[in-house]
Amino acid sequence: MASDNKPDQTYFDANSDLLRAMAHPVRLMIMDELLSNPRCVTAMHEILDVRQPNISQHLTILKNSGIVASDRDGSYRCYYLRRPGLVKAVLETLNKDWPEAEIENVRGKFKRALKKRLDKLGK
Amino acid sequence: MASDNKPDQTYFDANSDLLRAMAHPVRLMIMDELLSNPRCVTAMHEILDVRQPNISQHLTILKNSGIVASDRDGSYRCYYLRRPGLVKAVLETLNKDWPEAEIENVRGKFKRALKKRLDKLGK
DNA sequence: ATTCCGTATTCGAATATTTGAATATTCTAT
DNA sequence: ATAGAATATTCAAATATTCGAATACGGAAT
Repeated sequence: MASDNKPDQTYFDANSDLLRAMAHPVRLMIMDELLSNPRCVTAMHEILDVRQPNISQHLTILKNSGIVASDRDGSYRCYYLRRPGLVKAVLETLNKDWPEAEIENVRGKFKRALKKRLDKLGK
Repeated sequence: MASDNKPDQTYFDANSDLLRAMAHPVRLMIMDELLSNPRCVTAMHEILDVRQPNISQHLTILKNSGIVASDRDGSYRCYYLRRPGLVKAVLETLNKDWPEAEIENVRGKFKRALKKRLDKLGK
């Protein structure tokens, strides 16, 4: 057989590419946020307190690994998870190592930042 | 409150550290192998076809992130998963993206390498 | 004590990742 | 067409990762 070459290479390489794309604090925050709602870049920029170009850079990485995709929404670009099941499964597995309180704390911080953003937009 | 500082930093940083430790083809192979059996370094070196010092280097990374631990077994050092549940959950999630055949192919290759090793040891 | 076998560490070079700053691009509305 | 807002890209510097080669370490048997 000619094609018996390196089947595993593909398999483990692809999986490690996927994990590597997820393995960054900011990208984890992005995925965590997208798990509950699609979001535009500016919203993530403000909610997560990370500079806009950097958010875009991380989104590009997530996009290139097939984790997110985006649609235009007026003058915004709305990002969403392309494989929510996969992301949810991985994040929930990681969550098992943490007390509920810590996670709530994080989500709470994001929620407050979001509220602040919405208030600002409302005016 | 004084401790409201950066609770999330800890949370996302720790999770990204964990994912980063898993996000390498060789380390995925190691974890996949350890999921079925504890193994010593030389066995992994031969089964996975990776140089021994490199195996040790990757094992150190996995050890430092709390994913594996080891016990002495005669003159061997036997590594095993410290959080098999976590590893199993993550690897199985990744597996969902792949056809059964591909995975069997990989496992088959390892099994043949193991058999070769056992034969050699038997003589 | 020496030798051998299994394992770990160190070091350096190559490569990859991350980020800010500056700058483009692309809509939308005027 | 121009302005302004939202998003993307480029570049460079700092940092981190990876891996081979060489070497060191540790236990067991001679």
